[in-house]
Parts: sequence; C-alpha cells; structure tokens
Amino acid sequence: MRRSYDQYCGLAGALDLVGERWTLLVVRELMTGPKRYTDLIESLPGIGTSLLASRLKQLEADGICARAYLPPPAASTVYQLTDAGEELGHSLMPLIRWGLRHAVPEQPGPDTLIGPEWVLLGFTHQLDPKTLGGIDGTYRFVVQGHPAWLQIRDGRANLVPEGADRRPDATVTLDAATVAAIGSGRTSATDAVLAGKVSIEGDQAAIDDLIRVFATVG
Amino acid sequence: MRRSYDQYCGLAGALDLVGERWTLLVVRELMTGPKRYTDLIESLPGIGTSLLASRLKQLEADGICARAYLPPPAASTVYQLTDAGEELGHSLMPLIRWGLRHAVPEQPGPDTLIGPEWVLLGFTHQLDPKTLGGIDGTYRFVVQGHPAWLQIRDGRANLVPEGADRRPDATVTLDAATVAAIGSGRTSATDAVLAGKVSIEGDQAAIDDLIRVFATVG
DNA sequence: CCGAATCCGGCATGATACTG
DNA sequence: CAGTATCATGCCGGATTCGG
Repeated sequence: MRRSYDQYCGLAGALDLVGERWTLLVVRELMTGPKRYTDLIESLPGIGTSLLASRLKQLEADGICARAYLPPPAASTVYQLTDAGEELGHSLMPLIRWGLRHAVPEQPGPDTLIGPEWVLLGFTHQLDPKTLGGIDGTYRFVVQGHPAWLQIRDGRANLVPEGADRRPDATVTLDAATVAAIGSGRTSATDAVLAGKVSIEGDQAAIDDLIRVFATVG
Repeated sequence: MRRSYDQYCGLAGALDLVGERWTLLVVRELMTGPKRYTDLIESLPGIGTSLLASRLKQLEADGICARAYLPPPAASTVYQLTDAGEELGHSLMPLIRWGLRHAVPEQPGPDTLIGPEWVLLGFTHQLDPKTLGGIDGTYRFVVQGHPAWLQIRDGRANLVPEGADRRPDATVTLDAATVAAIGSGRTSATDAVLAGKVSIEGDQAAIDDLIRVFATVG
C-alpha cells in the first residue's frame, strides 16, 4: 500500500504519484526521448538499481510512462512518456525555470553533473511557436563541452538524442551559466549573443534562422 | 549536510530545496496567506510536529518563507512566503492543474481531506486579468460545505482568509468535483453553470461580474 | 552487457510525550 | 501556542548476485 497525503488537491495528488525521491528526475530524463534502463542509471548517479526499477514500475502503473520493445537488432527495452507523461513534463517547465533562477548557482561546483539537455529545457520552452514556422533544421548545442541536439521542424523545437547519421546545420557553443541565465529568463538570448557569450557556426541560412528564433527568447 | 542531487538542472535544484516530503504542501498552504504553526499542523494531518519545524527552518534558510511577528494582542508568529516563495507558488500552478486532471479522483474518498482553497487555486489561476479590471468584490465559495473567500480587486483575484468583518457580495455553492473539473480545465465554468452544478446568490451586480469572469474560464 | 531482485546499514519520517 | 525530545518504523543507497 502506497503512502498518500489523501487530500483533495491537485498538488497533493500529483505528489502522491511523482513526489517521491528521484521520480521527477526520471520523468525529466524521459522528456528528451525514450531511454533504456542503463541510460537512466547513468544519468541519475546515486539512485540505486532497485529503486529505479521500483520507480519505473510505479510510473508505468500510473500511466505516466510505458515500455516499448525495440525490434532486433537493437532488441532492447526502452521507457517513454505516455500522453499524460508528456503533459506532466510541460507542467514542470515553470518549476524548472524557477529552479534555474533560485536554486542553481551561477557556476556548477566541481562534482556537479552537467546534462546539456537539462539546462536547455528552459530555453526551448520559451521559444515562440510562431517564429519556428517554416524552419527545418538540426542544431548542435555544445554546453560546457557536452553536446546536445535540437531539432526544429513543423513549428516545434525538440531536444533529440544524438544520431549517428545526423549532421548539424549549425553548432552553438556556450557555457552552462549562459544557458541557465537564458533558460531562467534572467538574460535574453540576444543579449547573451551580443555579449559574446555564444558562438554560432555553420550554414549561413541556418544561422540566420537561429538568430531570428533567439530574438524571441527573453 | 543536506542531501542533494548535485546536478546542474533547474528541476534537480528546485527539488533539492523543496522536493522532500511535505515541503511543497507547506508552500501550498502559505500560498493563500500567512499561517501560524498550528494552522499548518491542522491542514497537514500526519506531518508530525518536529518535521514541520524542520521544514519551516529549511524554507526560511532558503529564502522561500519568512516569519513575521504579529503585534499584541494577537501576539503570535506567522509564516509567509517571500517574493521567491510567491514565484514558486505561481510556478506550481500548471502542476496543480495536471494533478487535478490526472491524479485526483472525481469523487473524494471517505477519508480524503477537503480544503476548498486547494481546489480553487486551479480556478483562480485561469482567470483573465483583463476581465478582472474594474471589479471590486468579495465572493464566498462554498465547496462541498467548506467555505473559502475570493477577493477580486485591482485586477487581481486572491484567495483570502475568512475575516470576521467580511460580508460576501455573492455566495457561490458547488461541490468538489465541479471545482476540480473547472480548475483542471476539463470543463468550462460556463458549462458548469449551465448544467446547474453551480448556484450563485447575492447582489445582482456582483453576480453579473462573476458570470462575466466565469465566461473566461475553460 | 541489460534489467533487474536481494540483503543490509543508515537516515528520514511519523507518532507521542513533553516543555517554555 | 510553538515548538523540542524520543523512539519505532520504513524508505533509501550501495553492494552483490542472478537470469536472459
């Protein structure tokens, strides 16, 4: 029997489902695409293998994530968000941005793990869908040396896993503090570019598209 | 030394501060005005007095809430949100509405605690500030027999504590399931009124204002 | 190697009793 | 009213093991 706050309240109900330690970080991982058990273990150092298994089972039972079985030769199990899980992910964006503003230090500490997708989430969430229309491109973001891929297509921007065959239309290089400042809303993307904190290289048309998208952020 | 995920991520950082059991529910309580220690204990059955004290200390140390000392004759300590705490409250609204949609059953169970403010939060968050302009009124909502007060003034709507001297301009009566359906976005407020799920009584001008506000919700 | 289940020490939580 | 002290319980983290 699971522990419940037993209150008729959206927050208490949400926390009954996803309020336990690690659970929301598992959801965060799945927000950037399906992941294998081992991928999750690596992104979540300290979780303990049995706890992850238990969390995944709960999330599955609650309809937040589901397993999928990749066909051979990949032949592996992946976990992915259901529609309810995707909605949950979107509903977390303001909290993520609050955390960037109030809970994440300017500079990461020596032992702090950096996942470029984590900090890019706050950025992509601020993009204006109207500006994205007509753009079709794949951008490689290098955050503090760690690469992540952003795909803009059909008026939507998504972080996608690195693909062996993928070639970036442009590469954007910046450090973690800069992404955090932009993602949190503290700095506008344009200001960061003008301050020389962001380097963009690649196909000129793609760069122009990106600059236009940046102009709407902040 | 507090346990930390130690990840450069807005969500992980936020959870380092407010991810432990009960913490966000304390914040939720403070979202509807300053509260005394004993008020909190009563709204959070099961928390255990020492754990609440510990959580309040953490929230204070992290700049999310602060104590205030009421002057005599009230002569009592209250806890209230700081600016960062208010921001946190706002950032939780989408999660609260997700919870209303996916984690709260239609009908409360026999032991489920009902706090009218909890479920009204999802409603007030959807109000369109433009519609609120020019309205100055105090409305009494009776949710499943439990009263709560909504004050609309200066273009903003806030849940306020019951005041001995307060007199409602109108009283709205409805059940918990109806507020949840509206607050979650499943039903529009207008539809709920048309379906006879909501009863409104009071001053005719105040009722008209309220109906106009309702029309923007959903 | 992937995806777990098991065992165990330690810390967090919950209930009660007690104090200024 | 506003907490502190204490203690039983249960959850978490780490290591090990095990089947596919």
